Amino acid sequence: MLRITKLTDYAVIVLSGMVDAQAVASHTARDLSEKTKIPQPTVSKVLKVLARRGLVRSERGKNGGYRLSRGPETITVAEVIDAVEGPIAVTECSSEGRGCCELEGHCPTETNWVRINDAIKQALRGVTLADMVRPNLPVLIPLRRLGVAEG
Amino acid sequence: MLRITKLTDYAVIVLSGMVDAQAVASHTARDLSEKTKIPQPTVSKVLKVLARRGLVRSERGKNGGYRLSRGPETITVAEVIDAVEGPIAVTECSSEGRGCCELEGHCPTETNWVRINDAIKQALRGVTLADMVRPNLPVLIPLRRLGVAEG
DNA sequence: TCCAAACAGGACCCAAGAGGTCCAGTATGC
DNA sequence: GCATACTGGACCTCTTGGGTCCTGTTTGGA
Repeated sequence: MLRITKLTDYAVIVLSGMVDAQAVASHTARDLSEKTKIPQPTVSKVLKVLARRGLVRSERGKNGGYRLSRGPETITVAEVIDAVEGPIAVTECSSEGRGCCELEGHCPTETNWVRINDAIKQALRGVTLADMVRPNLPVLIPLRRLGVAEG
Repeated sequence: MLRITKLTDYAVIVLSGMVDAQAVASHTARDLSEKTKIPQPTVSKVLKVLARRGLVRSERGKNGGYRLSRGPETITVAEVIDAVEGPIAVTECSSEGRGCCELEGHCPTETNWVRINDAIKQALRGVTLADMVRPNLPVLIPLRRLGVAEG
C-alpha cells in the first residue's frame, strides 16, 4: 500500500491526455475516454471532481467540454492527489487535522510522521503535469537527512 | 490519503516501544499493549506478522515474548511497511509486478510513477526505528529534480 | 422552437480490504 | 500438570474504493 487510489491515477492520466500543443484546448469526456481507454462514465466522474476543485474548467452544451484551468507546468501531482482524495496524510496524525487518535500527545512517533509526510508532500509538489507527460521524469534525488550525524 | 494502514502505524509504534536501553530485551504482547495503549489482540496480531517477516523474534512459553531481531538503527520504516502491507507501490503499476492494467506499455505516466515510487521508497529506507523514537527526526530535504532545468 | 450534445449531481451497487476480536492449538518453565 | 505466551486461522463488521446509471440543466444550432 501507501497507494494513491485508482481514481487519482486516472485523474493524472486524463489530465495528461488534456495536455497538447494548445495547452488549454477543450476536450469532451468522450474523447478523453477514447484517448485514455478509461471507461467514459469513470472519465466523467474524474472530470467532475477536478472541475469542482478548480483544476479544469467545464463548459456545458453543444461544443462544450473540459479544459485545463492552468498551464500543465503549474499543476502539480500533489495538487491532483489533494483534489481527488483530500490532503496527503501518510498516517492519520500526519495531516493538520488534530484529535485523530487517543495516543495523541504521548505518541512517540507522531511528530516524526509529520516530517516524513511533509517531505513526501514537498516531493510531489515538485513534479508537474508537464513532467508527467514527458517520456522520462528527470532523476529524483531521494530524501536526505540533515543536521544530525548520519548513522 | 496516500496512507499507510493503521496496522502499519501500530507496527511502528509497537516496535518503538521495544526500543530501550537494552535494545534486544524481551517484551510480552501484554506489556507492549499497556505501554502503547493499543488493544492487546491487535498488538499480538501486529507482532505475529512482524515475527513471520523476521523483524522480531518470538519466544514461547513462560518468560517468553518478543524481541527485536536487530538493532533499531538497522531497521528502516520502509522495511516495516513492507513487512506489514507488502511492497511499497504508490500506483498499481509502480511496483515490480507487471500485468497490472490494460494501459500498460502505452500509459504515458507509467515510468514516471515508478520513479516517484522509487524516490519515496529510498526516502523511507533512510529513516530507521532509532530515528523514530527520537523526539525530533532530523530535518528531511525534499526530493529535488536533477538533470533538467528547474521550473 | 425544438432537439441533440455535453456537463452536473446524485443515487446506487458490488467487491475488496481495513480493522479488529476470538478461539483452539502448541511450546515452555515451574 | 498448570499457567503463561506465542501461533494460526476463522470470523465479523464497516468503510471505501471503484464503477454504473439516471435524471436534470445548459447550450448551440437547425
